[in-house]
Amino acid sequence: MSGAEARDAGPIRVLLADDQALVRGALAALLNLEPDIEVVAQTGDGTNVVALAEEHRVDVALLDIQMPLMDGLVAAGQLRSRLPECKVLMVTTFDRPGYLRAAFEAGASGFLVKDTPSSELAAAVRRVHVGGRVVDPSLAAQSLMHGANPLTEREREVLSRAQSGAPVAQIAASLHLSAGTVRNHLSSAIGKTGEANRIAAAHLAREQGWI
Amino acid sequence: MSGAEARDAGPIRVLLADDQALVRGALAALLNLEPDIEVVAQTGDGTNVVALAEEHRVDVALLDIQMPLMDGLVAAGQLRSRLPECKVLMVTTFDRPGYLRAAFEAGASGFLVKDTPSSELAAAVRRVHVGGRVVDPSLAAQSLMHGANPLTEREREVLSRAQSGAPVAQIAASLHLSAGTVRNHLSSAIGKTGEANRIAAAHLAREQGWI
DNA sequence: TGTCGGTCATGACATCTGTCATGGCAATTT
DNA sequence: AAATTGCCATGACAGATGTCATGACCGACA
Repeated sequence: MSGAEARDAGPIRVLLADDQALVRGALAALLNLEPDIEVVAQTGDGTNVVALAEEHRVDVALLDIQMPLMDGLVAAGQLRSRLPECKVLMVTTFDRPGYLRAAFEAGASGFLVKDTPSSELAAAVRRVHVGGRVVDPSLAAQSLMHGANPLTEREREVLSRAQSGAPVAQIAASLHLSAGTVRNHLSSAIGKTGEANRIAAAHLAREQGWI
Repeated sequence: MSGAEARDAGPIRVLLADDQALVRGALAALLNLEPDIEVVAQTGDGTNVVALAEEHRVDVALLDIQMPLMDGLVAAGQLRSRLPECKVLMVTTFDRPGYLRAAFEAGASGFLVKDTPSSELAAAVRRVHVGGRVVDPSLAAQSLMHGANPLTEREREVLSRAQSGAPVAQIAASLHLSAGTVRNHLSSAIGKTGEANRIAAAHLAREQGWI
């Protein structure tokens, strides 16, 4: 009980990271309605999460996964290694099972999708603050069904670049590989996903949170 | 002046429509901080916007474009024809110039993207309430540059189905066309977008709000 | 030590894709 | 009435894509 009580002096100090300013401001308004919660820092990208968390002695960081420059998952990893006392609650738009797994591997204490009722947000913040875990129930079931990411590092890289319609030659050049190798990786990824071509494979991989 | 003054008795009555409950609740919290604004109704899809607006005598409807079941644009059109007194302020995640055009064609009085500062939301609501227009400045410039959608109906249909990786044969079957015709439409769309293949063309078309 | 998985590469093959020329049909515009 | 535009279709061609067999290198693991 000593660990939790050391932080009981004031309200829970929260950092908000979300790339959409309007949503970020609105979430701050929502959390500031709670007497025991105070939003002490906000940012639109992941690169300065650690610095802000240190500076403002943050208890709980609310991180969106989708952010420019630096991904919320990467930011979560840095935060956990540099400020182990600071808990991480991930929030995301998309209910992709792969994200949940990735979030916990990055050291997050909780995971919410953005269509959770807003009344539950404050409770989730309090729960992770005292050392508990929060898992979005709609995702928990799915997550247990789906296994881990079947794609290798290279397959993910190649598939990511294929998403936007880049031809094999371009992908090969950007990765310093031969065209044949790229086609092999693509073929392998297509096989693993059970789809018919690179585009459908990339879609499935994105839905699953594999890329 | 009589029309506007008839509504001056109480606070501005706002309806919120956004498919993400967390964001919806947060926006409500943000707007309810303003003494002259009151969120009187919320919904997660477009189908009951008109009914709710009638029931709660809504002054301003804040509609997200991306919603399941019924698109915010369609809801805006219905609202304007059934309740002309109720102003519409569209909010969207994506800064696609085509959306801005579509929004004003649907009768919206304002258009904001979700990365505008949250402090401007209340001002935008007040502005449309008194009959003004609100246009996101970052989009206004783009919108004037880009002309209307250059794609024909068929090209849009074909390109939409090509997005997810469906092969020509499947697209042809689903539209009851010959494979050759589908390839012609795709080729034409690729030419108009200036891209190298169907995937890149579909990406551009989505960014522009053409499909 | 041997085996296995991931990476990289080549060559060959069948199939898919993008382009072009050409033509017919209907609706609209001039 | 003639021209234009969108839509549908066919056939032919070059190039891109997906598959497969094969081989090499490396690190991990039993």
